[in-house]
Amino acid sequence: MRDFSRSLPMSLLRAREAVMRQFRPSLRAHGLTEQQWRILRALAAIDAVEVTELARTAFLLGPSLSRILRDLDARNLIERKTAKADQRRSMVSISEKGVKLMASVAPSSEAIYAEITRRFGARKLAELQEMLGQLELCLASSDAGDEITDNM
Amino acid sequence: MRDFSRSLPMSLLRAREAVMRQFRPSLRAHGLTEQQWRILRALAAIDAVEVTELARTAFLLGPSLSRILRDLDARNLIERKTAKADQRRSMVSISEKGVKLMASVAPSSEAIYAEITRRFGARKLAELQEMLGQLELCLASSDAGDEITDNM
DNA sequence: CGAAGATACTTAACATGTTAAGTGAATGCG
DNA sequence: CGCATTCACTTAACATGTTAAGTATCTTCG
Repeated sequence: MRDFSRSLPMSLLRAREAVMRQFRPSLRAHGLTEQQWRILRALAAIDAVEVTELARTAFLLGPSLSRILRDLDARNLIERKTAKADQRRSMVSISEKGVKLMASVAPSSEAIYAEITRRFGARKLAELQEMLGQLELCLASSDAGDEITDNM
Repeated sequence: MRDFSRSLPMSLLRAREAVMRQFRPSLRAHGLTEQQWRILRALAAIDAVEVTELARTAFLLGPSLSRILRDLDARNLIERKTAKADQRRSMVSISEKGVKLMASVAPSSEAIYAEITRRFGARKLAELQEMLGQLELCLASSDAGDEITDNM
């Protein structure tokens, strides 16, 4: 069997960890985890979203998101209110305090990203992301175990 | 600020999740998590290793590994014994039962990997892994925040 | 209308990620 | 030798990943 340290899952895991290791100290200094930061960034780009849509955007599972939103709400970094039309839906938005926190983190975050880009090369980075996107696409909505059946 | 869904960390996260989604059902059917499988695979390749070395190989943090080894030991999938020369060190090896479990999981695991390779293309896969390795290397042992100082 | 089903989210339970602190054993050095 | 330091690992505490079950609301259709 293949040397598993050279397998695709391990390559992806190590690469991502190498990248995140750069960001974590800065986020931690601001009292944020990687996932909390993802949520704030997703919220900053829009006015308000439903929880399900936010989960899709921030790439978090529902249960994780529920817990994190509870925490962010308790810290007054976000605001929530149930939708008028559908009482099941909860609309989430970033608060004033959340915006300020983002503003304080963004500079170092941007700097770190720029440094990574500089080291790896902007062109290569674009190529890498293109390939990652293709990989994701070619595995989308189908298990490699059972074939795609587009006629059922 | 950059659309964070197109950032490198998110690209890597989504790509890895797309890949792991293929494997998880099979592993789960055999009562193994991704991390437990990594450990068994790492152990299968060698005779016995220290915990610290195993953590490096399986790319797990010490505390996670401690817990998982406790569990795998309770399930008799591995064996442990303290080193003679140094009582601090614990030597870990895969058990007979562990080897059998691996043998029962390996076929479907191999098949899934082969299918991923077929879909994405063997050449592209090699290129992708090459780039991931370079990325990892160019970020190794240094924070993108503070420059490398190789003269201290 | 009203019961069955679907939907949006939350809770629960267990496994791992992550950092800090703890424990016991080896090492270095005066 | 003896004691401070280092080392290998474990435990603790909290946050998230993952699957299953639960809750409230909405929709559908007889």
